[in-house]
Amino acid sequence: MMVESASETIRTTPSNQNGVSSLSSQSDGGGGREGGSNGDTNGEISPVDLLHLQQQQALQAARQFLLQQASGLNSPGGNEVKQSPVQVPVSMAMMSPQMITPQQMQQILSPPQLQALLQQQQALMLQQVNTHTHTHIHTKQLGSKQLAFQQQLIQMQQLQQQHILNLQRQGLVPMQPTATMQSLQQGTCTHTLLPSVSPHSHEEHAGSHPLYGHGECKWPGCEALCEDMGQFIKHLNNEHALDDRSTAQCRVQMQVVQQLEIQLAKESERLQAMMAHLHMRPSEPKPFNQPVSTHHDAYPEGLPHPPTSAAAPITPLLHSHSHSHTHGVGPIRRRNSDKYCTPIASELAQNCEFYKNADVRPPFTYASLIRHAILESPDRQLTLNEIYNWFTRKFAYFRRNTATWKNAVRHNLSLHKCFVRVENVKGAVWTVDEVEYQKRRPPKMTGSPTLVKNMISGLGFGSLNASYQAALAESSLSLLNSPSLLTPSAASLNMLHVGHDDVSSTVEQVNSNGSCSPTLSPQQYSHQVHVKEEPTELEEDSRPVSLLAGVTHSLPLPSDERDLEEDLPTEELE
DNA sequence: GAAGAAATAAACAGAT
DNA sequence: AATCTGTTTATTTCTT
Repeated sequence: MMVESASETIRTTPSNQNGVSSLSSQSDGGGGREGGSNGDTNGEISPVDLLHLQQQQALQAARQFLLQQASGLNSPGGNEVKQSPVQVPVSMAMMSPQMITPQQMQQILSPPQLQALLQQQQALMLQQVNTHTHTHIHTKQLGSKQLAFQQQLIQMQQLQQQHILNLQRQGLVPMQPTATMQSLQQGTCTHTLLPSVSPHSHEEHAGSHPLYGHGECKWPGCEALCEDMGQFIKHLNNEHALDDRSTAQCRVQMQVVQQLEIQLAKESERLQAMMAHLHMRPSEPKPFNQPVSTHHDAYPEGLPHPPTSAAAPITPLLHSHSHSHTHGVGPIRRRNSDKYCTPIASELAQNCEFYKNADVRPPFTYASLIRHAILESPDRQLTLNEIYNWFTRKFAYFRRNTATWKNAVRHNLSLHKCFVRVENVKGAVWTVDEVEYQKRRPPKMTGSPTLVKNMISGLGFGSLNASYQAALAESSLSLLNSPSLLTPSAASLNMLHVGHDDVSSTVEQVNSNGSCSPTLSPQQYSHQVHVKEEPTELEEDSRPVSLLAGVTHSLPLPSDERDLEEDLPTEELE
């Protein structure tokens, strides 16, 4: 519980005593309901032959699909099936050897691919149905192939649904309760495909048409050559008029789009995880309108002072944990479980712009903020006034209530042993004694049974991982300013810290090596260093101090951090 | 409910 | 004298 990072993930409780709307984890939270069952395989009629047929078809379809994916979605491939995007002729499917079971295929294909495959088969079904029998078609009348197809469809749909549900459970895929699931459910019954959607009007624009390009009709699977727009319009009206086929194709296309969106979300997620893993700047803050919502995090619920419109448009992607800062103006006590442990650098890096513009109380303790400010400075030392400036520069929130928070800053500087005042030639500056700072942090990271349990069970892996990443980001960011490096071995030691002693000793060593301790850059100052007695001296910690510093060093700096640092007017009074 | 941590408030002193 | 800086104490609120 008290894993620092883990505790951050819990920062959900609004300490919202003043009745000010707090930032709490907003409703959304991915509260998706999962349709529990994906339906049952109604495959009672599955003789071996049928099964084989299905598998072969699936395999072939998968191949086709993958090929098609490789060559681009638009390339139609099959000529004979010009009405639909289907490119899986039954004959071909029959020819291929059976090498893949549906289950294997499920593993091979991503859900979107499966879905697209499904859709292709559905469309094929439709096409066959439409061409061979004009109207009233009952399933019973279908030939064995079609029966098999239908079973295949159902089976694959179920697989697909399972996939999506799984993804949703894992939070990998945004809940699209309406669109996706609906379409899937509808898709489950091929009959419903036919007349349901009322298709859109093709808008015929004069100059260009989205369905017309390079002299071809871009209707899925069509590719009819049209010399000019007029001819194309004619073709469009003739060949792609409002009928069942067009409707079905349109539906298919809709689903393709939906699946691609899901796929995009997934791939974004993956990219993010990759970058996080590599300790690069997460790509999260990109202006993704729809929160890809992996994060169950909080979106600021009520910005009491709506971040002056254009000023603060960026939603904080409070990664991996939700804060519900209390926030508002005036004296507000906010209490975070994060204490010192906030991966502040990471969070700040990601939401820098947000905090700069939105009048939202940052979910960090004063101590961590001060430390960050100091460590971020070129010399890792700041005067009180510079600290003030950092606060006001970085946080819109601190542009108000100056009396309150400035007092708090001073209070914290004095109170905490980790802040060391150093008399400089031109006054006094504040530095951070990282060792002390680390000492203050609750060590639970290491020995916490719950943590271990989580790690083992993997249940808490998501949050743990996220917080770990955040911690990594923080520590590595801090280190960016440090001229010294941590050896990877030391880093890994820290990372894995196996016990309090080990960890703390590691930290101590590192720091005493003169490397990491930002405490003293023995430069111009050093006259009197007031030693303070930390009021709350606790467990020595085990917080990963500076993980992977070496690695991080080779990586580009977070731009905004850098920017901020550089455009930092050293002495601007407020 | 107790302990601890953090925020807040305020008194006070020394320096500028 | 006023303000800034720094220290300290007390209280409140919140988390664990």
